[in-house]
Amino acid sequence: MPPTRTPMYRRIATDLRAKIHAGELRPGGRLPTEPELAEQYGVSRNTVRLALGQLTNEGMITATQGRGTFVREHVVLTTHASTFEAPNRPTSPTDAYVSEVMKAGRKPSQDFEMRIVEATSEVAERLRIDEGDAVVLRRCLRRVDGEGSSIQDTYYPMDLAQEHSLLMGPKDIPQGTTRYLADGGHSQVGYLDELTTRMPTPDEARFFEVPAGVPVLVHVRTGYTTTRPVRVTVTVHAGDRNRLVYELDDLQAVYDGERESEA
Amino acid sequence: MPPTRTPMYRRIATDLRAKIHAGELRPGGRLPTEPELAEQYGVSRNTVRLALGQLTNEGMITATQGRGTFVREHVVLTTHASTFEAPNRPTSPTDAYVSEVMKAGRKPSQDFEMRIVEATSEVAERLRIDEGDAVVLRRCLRRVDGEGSSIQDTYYPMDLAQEHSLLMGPKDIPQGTTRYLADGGHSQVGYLDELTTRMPTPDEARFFEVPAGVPVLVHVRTGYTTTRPVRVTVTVHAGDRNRLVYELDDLQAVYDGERESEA
DNA sequence: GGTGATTTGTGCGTATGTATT
DNA sequence: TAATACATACGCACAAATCAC
Repeated sequence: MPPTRTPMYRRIATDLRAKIHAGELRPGGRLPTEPELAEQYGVSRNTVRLALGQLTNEGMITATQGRGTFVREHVVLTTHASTFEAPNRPTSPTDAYVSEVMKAGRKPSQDFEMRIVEATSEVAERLRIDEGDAVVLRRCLRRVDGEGSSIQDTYYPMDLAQEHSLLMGPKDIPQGTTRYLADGGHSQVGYLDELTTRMPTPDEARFFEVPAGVPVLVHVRTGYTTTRPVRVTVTVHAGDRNRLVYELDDLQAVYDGERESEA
Repeated sequence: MPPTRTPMYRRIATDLRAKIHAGELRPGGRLPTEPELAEQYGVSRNTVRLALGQLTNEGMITATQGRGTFVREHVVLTTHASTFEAPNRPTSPTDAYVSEVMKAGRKPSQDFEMRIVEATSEVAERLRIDEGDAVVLRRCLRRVDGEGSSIQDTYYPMDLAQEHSLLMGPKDIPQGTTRYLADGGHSQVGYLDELTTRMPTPDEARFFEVPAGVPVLVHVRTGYTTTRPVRVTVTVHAGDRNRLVYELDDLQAVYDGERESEA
């Protein structure tokens, strides 16, 4: 451990980080200007910028040209991943999303788009088709209070989409795609969720309007009927604005427990 | 949109990013040196460093003093979140983790630690106790092939821990804590998982040995008996080395479907 | 509505330290 | 040891966005 031989810009970053955690600099509050910090710490403006860059990359602060540098504050939107598609509910994931957001007192909005594309290896593997095969892509861009919140891409095998013509349209399906497919004989009885995280691509960063230092949460859901995968949904969430929740119970045990406590 | 007025360092970043995606620069491969890039693009070395900094923050490249700058390559380790604690399985999460890693042909190792700490508001809310109340913290640092992979902190309410003395020891519990608690009359029948992502703290970055630009996946699991929450587990995964998987079925529908296909 | 001051963004040059080869 | 390569740090200048007057 090098106690004395720590670079200045890191010491400054550590100091500012501590001040933020201690509440000396409050969320939404403004930091001293770069020249001010430079003088306070007795370093050049460049060195201050290195320190601020560290904190920016940690998602702790955000700087705006002409305004200043501020401590980030973020409100999180919760998504209930395990109840979204309860088989017996008539609500679509879309509606579930909208109501979820409104329940939080925020204003949701979404754009739809439909395209036919070639399956990437990721999609092909999960749908058990060949890479390059045509698939129907339904994209949904979701915003909360005007800010980009998530990008959802759902891929359907071509044969399924042709059977279910609404999938081929660039519009929302009122009763929800899961229900729509179920009514057509392709009832989704299970799914596999894969969760990873990474930094946003430049495109994603633009949509989410995140300055840097905010990762994305990638949620890949593969939906199955009893015989085959019927869709792959890739949802990219702006990391600091979203929380994904799974609620899982051993229903039998819960029931037994309730019976016991009644007795 | 400013097509021509894009800063040089971003254009360079975009160019290098494209070359990496196109396979012109392969994972593990080395980029030209900073002075070389500076000459190629006709800019100063400082500007090249700004561009490389962008890619570093996106987790695409990593630079090492004296060696050079390389395209990152990462292998992912999959964790099956929904099967880890299937009520009827005798395996502990720990053992499940170890076997999972070994199945992937890698070498797992873990360190245990036990402390009594004051509950933070996050932990207190989930355990339905007061902030500052004493809780037992069992920490497990997990490594794969020597590299930090995840940090797992499990918090137990004090009364529960006193009833179950093994929890108070700094050692692994062979049959698994879930089973151990169940045997003592506190059978976990359900859990709530919360998933978010953020950039690592400096401490986490040191443990994971990630150079920067790699986010962490935060997994908070609150386990319940039929009457109360019995534990909160916070697992922090190195983002680019881990994938979390949930497998969920409507068992009744699956059974019905199988019966149909038999008929 | 406009002007100037403030503040961050972009980019240059230079020098020296430190780890690797 | 020497050369190479990235890390840290200084200085300067001007651009662009914002804000107060």
